[in-house]
This record gives sequence, structure tokens and C-alpha cells, in this order.
Amino acid sequence: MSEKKNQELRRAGLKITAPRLKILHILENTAAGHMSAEDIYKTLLSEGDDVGLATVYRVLSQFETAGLVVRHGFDENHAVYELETGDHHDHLVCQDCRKIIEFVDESIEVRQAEIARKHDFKMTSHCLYIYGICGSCQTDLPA
Amino acid sequence: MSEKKNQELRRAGLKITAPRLKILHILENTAAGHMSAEDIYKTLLSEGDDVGLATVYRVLSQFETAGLVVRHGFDENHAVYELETGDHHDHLVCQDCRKIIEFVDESIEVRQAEIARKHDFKMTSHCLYIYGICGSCQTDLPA
DNA sequence: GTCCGTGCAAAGGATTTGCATAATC
DNA sequence: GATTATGCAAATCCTTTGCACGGAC
Repeated sequence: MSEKKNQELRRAGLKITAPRLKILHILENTAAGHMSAEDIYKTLLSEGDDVGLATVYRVLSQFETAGLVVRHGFDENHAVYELETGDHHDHLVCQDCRKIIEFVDESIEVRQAEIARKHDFKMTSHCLYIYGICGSCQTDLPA
Repeated sequence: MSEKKNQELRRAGLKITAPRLKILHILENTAAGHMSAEDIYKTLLSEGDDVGLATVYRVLSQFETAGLVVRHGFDENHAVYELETGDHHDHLVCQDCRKIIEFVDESIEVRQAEIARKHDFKMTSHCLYIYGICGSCQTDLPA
């Protein structure tokens, strides 16, 4: 059943272990889409799994190196991770509820490449974060 | 002579003190344009000034609150600051020499506003980092 | 003189690392 | 059975905070 996950790990050159499978599973099933190491650790604990926080960090780091997950620094104080799905996208971040919405805008992508070229930069990656207040939080705000 | 700096501090509601004037001076005269607290601390020490690192952090934090400087998180591990000049701009970051180039692209700005609106977000700020290798570092790279 | 600012050292939070044990292949 | 993973605790890095003293107004 989780044969797919086993393959993903093997492909990444990592042994199949319980912590790795569980973390992969959590990342695949999170509603939030983006989780911090601490979030994942708490989820594991709440599911009765005995995994150390250090292991969570180690596994996430290995996953990142293997290209299974992408790490983001929306928040200065802690990193969040999401599964690498192959499609690049940028993020809208609600500063109130921390909700994250992904989007892709081709014209921005094109302009970025032009800007890098104009400045003689060989672009390796880029990230665009738009911070704001999402619709539901605007509604919830005190009048 | 540094009467201009005195005014900036007063306007920010901060008393005129040696550490504040010195840090303002360093930020105004840095070639790099963007410095970390540690960078500023080391610069102070190298100039023979006896200022504590904690003070550097405190002053930068006050300056940020006062709108005198802007803080950036290019690097996950430490914040960098630059003087607030009033004009918004985004950044190209060389991953090799850490050089930072500022740029503004009106069409990207416009698209961002549209995207926020489309998702019913009230945009408060945004940041776009393009990471890559700058021209001179490309040349310096081993063949 | 009062209040704010500073230096130092200690505290804090996120992340990493050392080491002995335990699991995978 | 050899090698890689894990858990725990200690260590690190950047940044913040508590406190007593010194300086700005």
C-alpha cells in the first residue's frame, strides 16, 4: 500500500524506516500544506508515534537534499516544509491566520528571468512572498 | 555636520546617543548596502568603538520600528538591514559572494497587486528574492 | 534629577551534533 | 553482520532580556 512511499525513499537513496515513512505520510496528508519541524513532531506525538525532534529535523534535511520536499522561510523564526510536486509556485501568506495560498504567474516568471539576465546573473532559484490579510481574516477583524 | 542624523533620531523619538549615531553612520557608508548585526558590530570594533552586540541588536530593532531601516531575511540564518530610502525595491542575491543588487520592476509590482486582489488578500508587503550567481562569480568559477 | 540607554552576562528558541543503541539490508 | 538511523542530551547559532550603571535632556 505505501509501496509508493518506499520507492520514493529508495530513489532518494534512503533506507525505509518508520520515521521517514511517517513524516512523508504526514506531509502528504496535511491540510495546511506547509509544516514546520515542530508541527510535524507534534503531529507524530499526537498519533502516538515515538519519534525524536532531532530525527524530524534530520529527516526533513535529508528529504530536502533529495528533492522530496522544499523548505521555505516565510517566517523569520522557523522554516516550513512542503512536498516537492515538481511545479514551481509562489506564495501568499496571511499574517493573521498564517494560511498559505500558492499561485503561479507566468508573466512574473518571465520578468524575473529577464531581470536576472539583464544583471548578468545566472538565476538558480527565486521566491516571491506576498504578505497580507486573507479574506476571512479581514471579515473576522474587529470593526 | 551630523546634524542631519540628529534630526533623524529625534524624528524617531530616540535620544541622540553615540551608539545610535555610529550605527546610522555605518549603514549610510557601507559599500555592501546590507549588513547584519554582526557585521555592524565588527565594524564598530574595528573602528575602536566600544559598543555591545546587544546594543547593536536593540538599536537596529528600534530603527526598524521607527522606519529608519528595513530588515531582510535573504539568508535563513541571519537578518540583514539596509537604510530605508523610501523607494521599494526587490533583490538579486549572489549565492557565491553574497553581493546584493536592488531592482524595481513595475510590471511585477502590478501583477502582485492583481494576484493579491484576485485571492481576496489585503496586501501589506511583499518580497521577491532572485538567487543566482553574479557575473564576476561566474567568471571566477573553476572551469 | 529623572528617565532612557548601554554593557555585560545570562536566557531563549530553533536547529544541529555526539554518542551509544537499535534497526535496515 | 556491517552500515546507517534513531533518540536523547548537550552544544551551537542568532537574538533577546534582566539588571545595575552611566549618560541625555
